Amino acid sequence: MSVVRLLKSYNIRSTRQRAEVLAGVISFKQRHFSSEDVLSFLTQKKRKVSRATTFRTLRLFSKKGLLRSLDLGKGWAIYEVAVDSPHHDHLYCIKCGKIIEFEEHQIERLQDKACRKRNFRSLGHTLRIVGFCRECQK
Amino acid sequence: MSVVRLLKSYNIRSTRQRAEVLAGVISFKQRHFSSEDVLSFLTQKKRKVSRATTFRTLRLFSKKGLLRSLDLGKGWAIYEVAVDSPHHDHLYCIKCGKIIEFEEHQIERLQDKACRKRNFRSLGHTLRIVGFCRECQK
DNA sequence: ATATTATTTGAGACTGAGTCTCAAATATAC
DNA sequence: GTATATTTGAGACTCAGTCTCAAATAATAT
Ligand SMILES: [Mn+2]
Ligand SMILES: [Mn+2]
Ligand SMILES: [Zn+2]
Ligand SMILES: [Zn+2]
Repeated sequence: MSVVRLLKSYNIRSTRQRAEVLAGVISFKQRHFSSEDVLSFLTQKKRKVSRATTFRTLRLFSKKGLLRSLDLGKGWAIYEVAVDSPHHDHLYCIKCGKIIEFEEHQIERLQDKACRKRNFRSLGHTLRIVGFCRECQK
Repeated sequence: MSVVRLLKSYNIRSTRQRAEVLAGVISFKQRHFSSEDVLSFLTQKKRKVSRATTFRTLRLFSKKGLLRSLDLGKGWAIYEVAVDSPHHDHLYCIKCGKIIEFEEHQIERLQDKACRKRNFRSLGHTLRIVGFCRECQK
């Protein structure tokens, strides 16, 4: 699907800048990226999108469900494309920075149960496990 | 135990400022507090501890295991006293700000299992569930 | 197509939690 | 006590992210 149509299907008005940002993040090799990654990519590719608009756009895309904003404890937001990507959790290697996605249905089920037990209505959750990946333990 | 002895038992050199900060956070009614909460408390109580030292001290206490630093997605750190308080996770009500602590052995076990399966050596994890508490659903 | 109206953009100032610097003060070791 | 090592405070600084507001662009009406 073209980025313009993708934007429209998410109820986002299409502009040149938004299309540039979306095309950029879709073309990324790295699944997880920061605002600065997007900015420097656009600069390098000579796609003129201002700093303010880039941040605004990432925020808008996250609100509309095109992106997902993660907090990996780096002190700034990390994004991932949420299109065709269901919820999952993350392992974060503090040595090499690798991010491993995982999903465990049982954990999700027990979380729901924990909420029910406490009369808490969950809107979402974040589970982040930090440590050393396979390679970084050697 | 006196705050001075508590500091020493955690291998932290005792100074007037550190004792003030520790006495402050122990006396807090609210279990979870921000750096600014500590600063304004000290100011109000006429305990002179500079901004730099307050931040430094909260960081030091967290490193030494006296406090625990949480990320509840507010954009700044939230602390809790870690003395006599084992690891647990948090439910965070986005309406009233209430923080509910919980622990589910089964979830912890499954997390360990998920790490083992992926050859990941965990150093710790953060599980935060956001939503509405019992009162805020009405 | 043109005019009208609503939304978006860019430059750069601003915010605010947290850090850094470095000389002075204080704690510890001798 | 003196010497040495650590800590403190004032305030400058950092940096991801936000805000302002006039100009530009997009959507809508005619
Ligand atoms: Mn992911
Ligand atoms: Mn807690
Ligand atoms: Zn690694
Ligand atoms: Zn509530």
